[in-house]
Amino acid sequence: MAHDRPLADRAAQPRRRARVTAADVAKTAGVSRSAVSRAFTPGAYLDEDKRQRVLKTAMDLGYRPNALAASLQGAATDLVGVVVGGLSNPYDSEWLAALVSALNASGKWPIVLGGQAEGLDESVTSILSYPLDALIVRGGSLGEALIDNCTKLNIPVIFSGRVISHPAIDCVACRNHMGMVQAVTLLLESGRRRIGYIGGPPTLSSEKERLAGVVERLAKAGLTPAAQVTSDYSFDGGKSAMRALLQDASPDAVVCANDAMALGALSFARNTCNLTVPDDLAIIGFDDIAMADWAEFDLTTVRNPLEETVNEVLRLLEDRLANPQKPGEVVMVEPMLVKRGTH
Amino acid sequence: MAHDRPLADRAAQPRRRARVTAADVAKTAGVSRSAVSRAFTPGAYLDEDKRQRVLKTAMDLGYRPNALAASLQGAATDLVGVVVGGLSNPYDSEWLAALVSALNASGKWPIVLGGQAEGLDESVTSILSYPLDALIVRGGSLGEALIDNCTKLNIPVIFSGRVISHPAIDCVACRNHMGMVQAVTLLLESGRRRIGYIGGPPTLSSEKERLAGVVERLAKAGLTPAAQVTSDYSFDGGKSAMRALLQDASPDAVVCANDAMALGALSFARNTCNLTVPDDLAIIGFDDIAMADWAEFDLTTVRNPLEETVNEVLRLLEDRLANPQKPGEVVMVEPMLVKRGTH
DNA sequence: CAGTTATGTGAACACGCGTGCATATTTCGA
DNA sequence: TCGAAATATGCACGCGTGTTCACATAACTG
Repeated sequence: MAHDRPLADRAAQPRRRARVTAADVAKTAGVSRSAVSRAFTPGAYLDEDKRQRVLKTAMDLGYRPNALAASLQGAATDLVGVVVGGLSNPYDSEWLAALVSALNASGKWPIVLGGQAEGLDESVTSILSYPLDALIVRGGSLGEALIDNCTKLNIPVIFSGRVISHPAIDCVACRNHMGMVQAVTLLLESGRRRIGYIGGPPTLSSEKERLAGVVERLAKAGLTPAAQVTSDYSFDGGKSAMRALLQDASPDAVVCANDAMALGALSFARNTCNLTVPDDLAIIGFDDIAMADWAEFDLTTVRNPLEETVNEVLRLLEDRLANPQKPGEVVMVEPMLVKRGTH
Repeated sequence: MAHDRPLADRAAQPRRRARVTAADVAKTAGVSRSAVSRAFTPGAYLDEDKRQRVLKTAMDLGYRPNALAASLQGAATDLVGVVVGGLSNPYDSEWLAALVSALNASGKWPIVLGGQAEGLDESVTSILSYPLDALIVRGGSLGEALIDNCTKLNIPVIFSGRVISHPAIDCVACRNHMGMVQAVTLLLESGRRRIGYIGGPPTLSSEKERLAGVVERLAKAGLTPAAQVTSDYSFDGGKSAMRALLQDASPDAVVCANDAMALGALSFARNTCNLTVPDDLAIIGFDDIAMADWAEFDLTTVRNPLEETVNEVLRLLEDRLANPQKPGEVVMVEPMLVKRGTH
């Protein structure tokens, strides 16, 4: 129980001294509170001497305007919610790092939710108590309810990695289907015929699209997947998936729904099964995370352009803030096949 | 310029409709605004029928109390600043993911700053405009000025990965020196004598301590580092550092200040120089990131216990919030040598 | 010098909320 | 039936800001 402490005790505990306020500065500097406010407002009428005196006093006292109180007047809070699912997928981490960096650079402050799958809905609900300028959501399975909530609260939502068909929602996503078609085509052209697939969580829209891309391209060649396993987008998940796959079938190629699983699969195939890649078995991933380019892996993969995605998210954000009424925009980002050493 | 748009234009742009407020709910439900407030306050006197009616109306309108306005009354904001330096170091990413997850689980909402080194000070200054419950800082070189600012604003600061000698600041850090002593001892015991060192940015306190640990343990054996290179804690940095190191000297072992560089060094030694690890050359890292355990690397390293660190940070946070006046606490976390295949 | 404009300035208000206070209504005991 | 205790409710205040408004002073103009 968090509330089992006696009330008297809690009352006795000295209430944290509030932070220094504009009124404090005013009193110390011997000016009106209005003057303090004006001292921090560029372009406001205020005697230059007095302004300097106020700023000096403010500095001494460590005062700075409370952004939250200011936001009550209608100012933007510059607070942006960022929701990212389980961070076990390295691509999510790279996305988060890039996004945080970009947001900071343009003076937005991200409140980050993520890491844990369970309780995420609840966390998002809590975070909506804050007057966010916007909410940025990375793929995942967060549903329509979220959109409704945000709409009612006038908080714009931007999806990254997932297309939402909603008239007022912005989103940027990769052409997953096309990317997988490119990957499978490459394998077919180099003579592979028994092609397996390691997928991610089936609820994710990215997974559905990638799976569809693989299946449809194979069908066009008169083939079906030699084997198919579902996993969790993680390195370890890729390893176990590969184990299962090799028990069921003996494919000559495996397409993985993301790089983390592809690396796990590659590692298992090489180190545990003593297979030679790509001679015995080709492996292709999706995302092009930094590790894919490391010499140990040299993974052939489909690039899911990170920088472009983040740039588009920021553009959508700024456009939306400039014009809240504009219709929702869907930005598609082009994948690119990166040929390395595993195909 | 962000301000080059004509003022008239900005005024013409329809001011974003404010979010639904308690007064709106009150009017719609036909009750007083106080009743709405009480409906959301557990334990407040309010007719149960009326409470239900208010909650129903609130749900329909998508109302929820504005946490920021509430915080003006003295309530905690549950907002916590999190500052992490360049995220090119995978350990930082792991730390961030774990911390965010833990904070979310206990109802704190992290405002994350990081990714970019330049402008970080400025960002931190900006973020202090918000009434944060606390500020959590990951290592780095953020200085005394920050502490002064936060003290004046009554915002507690918690350092992770760095010891600060300040009477009212909490911090949790790893015994870097001890960890390196363990690493070097292992190498010496297996007969290595020409031991090189790849360090991180010299301004970081963790780097200073790790370097000192290596140098002092070597000195105790009557040795000095066979070679010494400074890099940037990244994988690529580790590669170039290894190149430089092998030009200057031919060590029989290399200690790296973190795992990312160790993996880069390992990769370069194996793939570019055709060295056999550990026969030709031993390599030891620091941190024990997830990748260190992957079969491709199987890196011997010093574990910098992540979970324990994050748990301690959260404990310090909660203790500090419960008792703002308590003296600062320094928690030291024990490193542990993890013997794998590269020594 | 009178009249107009530019420049400073403080009081007062609004923002959205929780809560103390005074009052209104109901419940209970005798 | 009456008083007291318990329950329910609206008004008003304050939290820390930015900004409008009315007003005071200074600086020009003719």
